[in-house]
Amino acid sequence: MGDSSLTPTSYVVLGLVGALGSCTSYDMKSAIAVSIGYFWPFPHSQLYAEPARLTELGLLEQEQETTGRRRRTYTLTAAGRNALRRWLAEPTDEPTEIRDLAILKLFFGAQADPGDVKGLALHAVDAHRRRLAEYETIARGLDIEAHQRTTLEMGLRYERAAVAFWTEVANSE
Amino acid sequence: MGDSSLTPTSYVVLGLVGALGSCTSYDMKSAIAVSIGYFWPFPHSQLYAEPARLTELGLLEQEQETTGRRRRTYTLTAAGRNALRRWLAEPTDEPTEIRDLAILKLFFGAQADPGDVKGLALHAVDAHRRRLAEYETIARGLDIEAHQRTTLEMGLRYERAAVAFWTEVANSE
DNA sequence: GGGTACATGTAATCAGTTACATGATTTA
DNA sequence: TAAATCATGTAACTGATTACATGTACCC
Repeated sequence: MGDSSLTPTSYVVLGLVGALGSCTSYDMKSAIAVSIGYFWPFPHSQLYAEPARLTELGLLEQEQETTGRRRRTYTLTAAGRNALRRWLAEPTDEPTEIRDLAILKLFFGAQADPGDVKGLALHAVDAHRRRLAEYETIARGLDIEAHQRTTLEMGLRYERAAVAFWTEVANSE
Repeated sequence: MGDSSLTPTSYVVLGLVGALGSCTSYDMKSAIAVSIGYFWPFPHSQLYAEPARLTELGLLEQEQETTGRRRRTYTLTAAGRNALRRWLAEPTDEPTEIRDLAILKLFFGAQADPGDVKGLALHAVDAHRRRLAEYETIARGLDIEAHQRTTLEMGLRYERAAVAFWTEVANSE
């Protein structure tokens, strides 16, 4: 069982610190911005608050510069690495949440004015095409770790499916 | 522009009251449980709190039974219907969020113990198959409004893609 | 050396979640 | 009529968001 006082945010922080060896909050922010943050955004303020909490809990170790930016660098403790491992070992029953305002609006389409749903769909096609292009750019990079590349593959498939879906919706309205 | 004091929850409530003509919080809960709640869950407590707020704002009208369960029935006001229409008319730039703990764990797969990712994938295949079956059951229903059926279609596609994806992940681990 | 973007944080607020609690209806 | 479950809410907490604030490095 995962510790119930730890949220997904906690594990993302632990996972990033583990993956990067040691890092600052800003490093986490940068890493998230081009990877998992596309699926699940974490505002940077949490990436400052959460490591502090995890340090309290003994899962991270903190070292602060005494000069210049006085930035804090975090490392996993043994307890932190164990917590992460246990979490990774345990499959999840939490179903996927797909939070998409466009889908929400589509759902209530019967109450929209004529043409609104079509406009919504066209806009969505465009948005998903752009995101697909971003993913393809990232995928062209050579230095991506295998599992991260697999994650990205899921994103690519989702975006392709979304482009196809919204195109059909636009055509049928 | 949508009113910035209104959250997605607000619009779901407005949309449901509009779609159902008039309803109680429990009616909303029931409707969500078999539809949009699969993508974007709203805990029932919010479906009691939010209509109260919207009534304050003049977007809903409330009528309460004086006997029995004393339940509150809500109806859209003209202002409420307008707010909903304006929201529906405006396409969104908010990108889709796909919150999935399994994807998060996959992303950090390099730090997992051998076999963990495979276990995760097999579990996910199963979970997505089950959800796919639920969607197919709902889709068999004859009384679904067209846009709601389209929304469901997106769900079906997502689940099929997820089953395929996680099957491949399981096989490659 | 002044502007701009990068980097690092804090504070206040609030939506959302979890937990609690109880009344009403149905069914065995 | 007792148990179970359906239905309707409230309360407390807190993670997350938004907004604020400032320091540092780089570039023209």
